[in-house]
Amino acid sequence: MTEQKTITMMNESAPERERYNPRAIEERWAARWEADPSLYAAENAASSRKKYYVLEMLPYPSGALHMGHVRNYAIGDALARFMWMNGYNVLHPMGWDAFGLPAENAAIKNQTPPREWTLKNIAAMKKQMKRLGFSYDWSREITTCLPDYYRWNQWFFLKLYERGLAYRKESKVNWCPECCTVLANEQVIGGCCWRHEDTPVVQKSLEQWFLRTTQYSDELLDGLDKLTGWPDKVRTMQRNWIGRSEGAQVSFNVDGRVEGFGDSPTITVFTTRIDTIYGATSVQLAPQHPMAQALAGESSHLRRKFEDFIEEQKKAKETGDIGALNNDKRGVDTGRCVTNPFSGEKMPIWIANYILTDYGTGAIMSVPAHDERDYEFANKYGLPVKVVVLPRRTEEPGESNERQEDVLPYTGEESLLINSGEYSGMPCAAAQEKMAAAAEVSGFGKKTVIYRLKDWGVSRQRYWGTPIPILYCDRCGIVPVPEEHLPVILPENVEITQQGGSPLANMPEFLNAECPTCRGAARREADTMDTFVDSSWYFYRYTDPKNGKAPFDSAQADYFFPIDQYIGGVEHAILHLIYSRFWTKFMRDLGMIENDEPAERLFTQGMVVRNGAKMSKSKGNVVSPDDMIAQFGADATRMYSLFAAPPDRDLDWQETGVAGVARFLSKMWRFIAGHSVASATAMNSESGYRSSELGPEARRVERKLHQTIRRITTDFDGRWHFNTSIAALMELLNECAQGAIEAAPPGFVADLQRKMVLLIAPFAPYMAAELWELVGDGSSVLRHQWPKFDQALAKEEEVEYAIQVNGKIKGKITVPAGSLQRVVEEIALADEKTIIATAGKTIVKVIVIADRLVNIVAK
RNA sequence: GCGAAAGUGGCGGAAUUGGCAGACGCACCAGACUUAGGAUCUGGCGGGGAAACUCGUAGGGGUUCAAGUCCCCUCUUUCGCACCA
Repeated sequence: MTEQKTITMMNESAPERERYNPRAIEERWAARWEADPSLYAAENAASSRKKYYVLEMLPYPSGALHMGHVRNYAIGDALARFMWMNGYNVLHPMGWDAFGLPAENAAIKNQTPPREWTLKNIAAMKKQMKRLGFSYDWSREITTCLPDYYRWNQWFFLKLYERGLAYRKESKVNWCPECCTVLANEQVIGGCCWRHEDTPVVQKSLEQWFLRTTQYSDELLDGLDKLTGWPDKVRTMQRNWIGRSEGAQVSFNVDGRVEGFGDSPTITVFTTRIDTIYGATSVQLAPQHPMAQALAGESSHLRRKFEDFIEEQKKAKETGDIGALNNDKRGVDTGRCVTNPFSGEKMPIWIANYILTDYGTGAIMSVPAHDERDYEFANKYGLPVKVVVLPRRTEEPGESNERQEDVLPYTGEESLLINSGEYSGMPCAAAQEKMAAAAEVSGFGKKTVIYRLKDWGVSRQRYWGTPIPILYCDRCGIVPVPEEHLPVILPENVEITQQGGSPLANMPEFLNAECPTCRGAARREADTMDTFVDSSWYFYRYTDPKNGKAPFDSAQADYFFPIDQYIGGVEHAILHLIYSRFWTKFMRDLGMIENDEPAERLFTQGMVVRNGAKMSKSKGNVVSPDDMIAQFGADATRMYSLFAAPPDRDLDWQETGVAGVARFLSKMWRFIAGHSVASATAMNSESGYRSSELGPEARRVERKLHQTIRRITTDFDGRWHFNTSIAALMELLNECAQGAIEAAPPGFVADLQRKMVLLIAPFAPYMAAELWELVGDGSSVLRHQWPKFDQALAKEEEVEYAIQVNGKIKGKITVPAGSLQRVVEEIALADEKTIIATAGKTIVKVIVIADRLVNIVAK
């Protein structure tokens, strides 16, 4: 009903022109942009212009955009438009991270094939994006679930395999016996399957494919130092994830025989504090350490404890409640001993629940005097505490008469060794070097570096993913699919019956193949790739998306890379951003690209929340972008997402706030479209005018204009606080609104209006396009030069100084800009308020801060 | 537990290098116009006080002519890590 009304109004008399009708404007321009996609198309590497690559993380096609997407894309789009207006050849693409589990779940639920479901969602979301007016180069769109994309995943996999960076290894997975399938970690709830809440998940060993990310551990770590355009938070998270740790390995000989390990086998531990080895009073094994299993087999008492520990660890891991183990360190003495290779002392072997199986060697030497955990453990079980590092007294030597026990455990390294044989008296750091060297000479240890980063398991026992291009032949073993046979097509005529499971394993027509080497019968790999493979290199494909001979042409990638600005959520700080760095380094080593890192700068935007909570269906606080567009228009919706908070902070969505921005846009509309003087003169009047012929009111507007240009330009160049950019635009409009330009020369008004339109273009592209047709020069607003500010015109003519007496505001004075400090001081001292405030006191000092204040210190 | 970020009106937030706290917007209040409307315009809007003035940026202390901003302690919130040997 209201639609009818507003639309007819648009075509009515001139005054109706003053009414801002976002829907009509936006739909009209969306259709025009659709018809002419060249507007947002980047030129390729042959371009003579300087490139700028701005990228927002590609979405999973869930079916509908949420406000988090809108905010992410509004930030990127504002930047892209700004860079366009600054003359850059901007690459601003969009695509779809289209493989993944939800498509399989939807297939089960709705009986829709995953491909159909996914493509339908893509179409819906693409429509939303277009409606929002984002400046994407759709000619470069990529969809990862289509063969012309995923064939290159397969191609890369073959390259990785050739270079020994893809390998097969047995590994544990979560398996639901009811579903007969592997579960992702997120699908394990309380140790049970998410679909079968009473069925405990079992750990199953499967042969899986791994990518050797650890090959690049050091480079991935060191590269972080150079990524100064990335948030410190992300860099720290990645550093912790890679977790480089320098120390030493030491082997201890076990006294006697161990079943399955022979006589006097060795237990190897990893330690970062080999200097404290004289203080070791036991060796501790993880419950799943191979020797622990053998030792536990020796008594039923041990066996029982041991199984408890394994059970606990597993449970803690599954429920994610690792903290529970923290408070309850427990262990059991195996009754067996090792010999300390340095001191020759005998030390008991314990099995303890808190020793990690998959870190280091799964075994440690326990030094209670110099390690928090070992100290706690030793106290609980009455193990000896042997001090071998002189605890450093924090107080002056004279005052410190506290006993050594009071400062234990002492974990510092800036001290000297004691009770350590020939190493006594040595500083810790020096001893670490000497002892590791001595261990190496004697053959029972060496200096080692270990990492927490593990190789990347990429096998998924799922359907909706890239088939791994490998064949298994009884005669030839593992045979990679020859490059010319790619792509290995993911069959589409499948029925997904098992819940979540891959039907590929049950499809003879897919599985059975000919061995390319011996022509005999071979079986295809039925697993598909982790979807993080798709997103590890997708941004390179944008530079050459239609290439049928290679993932991309190097010349295109070298021109556009690195990405100048990557924008996305912080939830991808680790996995996606490490995998894609790994992939970049691998491609560089293949000679495909020149850059070492994918992105020069990374920006992580805050979440969109409502009523203090993240928007989610379960909380019922979701706001749909479509509703916002229908009510307020795309421009207002986008602009509000930039105005309500700085982009790096969380944003609290308030509909009244969107209405406020819509109100501003409406005023802007009236000021420009409704101002007949300007629109009539715009076409035939040059923007030329003289600043000197302006009256004081127009002069004030002109000054504000230049201040606004300066504000927005510096916000883009620097800290991206678009909230203040938009606030500045509002101030500018407020300055204009009060009849200030009624009597101004038309040339000035035309110039003012044009610049205002240019200034809103990055934030409200629809309105800018529409108004530019009224007041512009016939060009595209997107390609028009961003306005420049003039420092001289931006400068205030008069400056207000606050007068403080002893730091308290007492009055104000106004002086011409640029007045000498001496003059300002004189005026301030002569001011009536100053005289009253300083009466009876002596003026000790006067401080003048240019253009700000005068502080008079009086006693 | 460790680490990081943050804490400013009724609300979202400004204050870029220590220099007038509260820009801009929302909500609210009053008024104007009125085809009585969730439109538009004008004005007000941190607390106390009639006013002069005074208090005020989580709390406490400090440095400084001057502190939201720097330093120390405490509290709260969010995020990350969580036995990494």
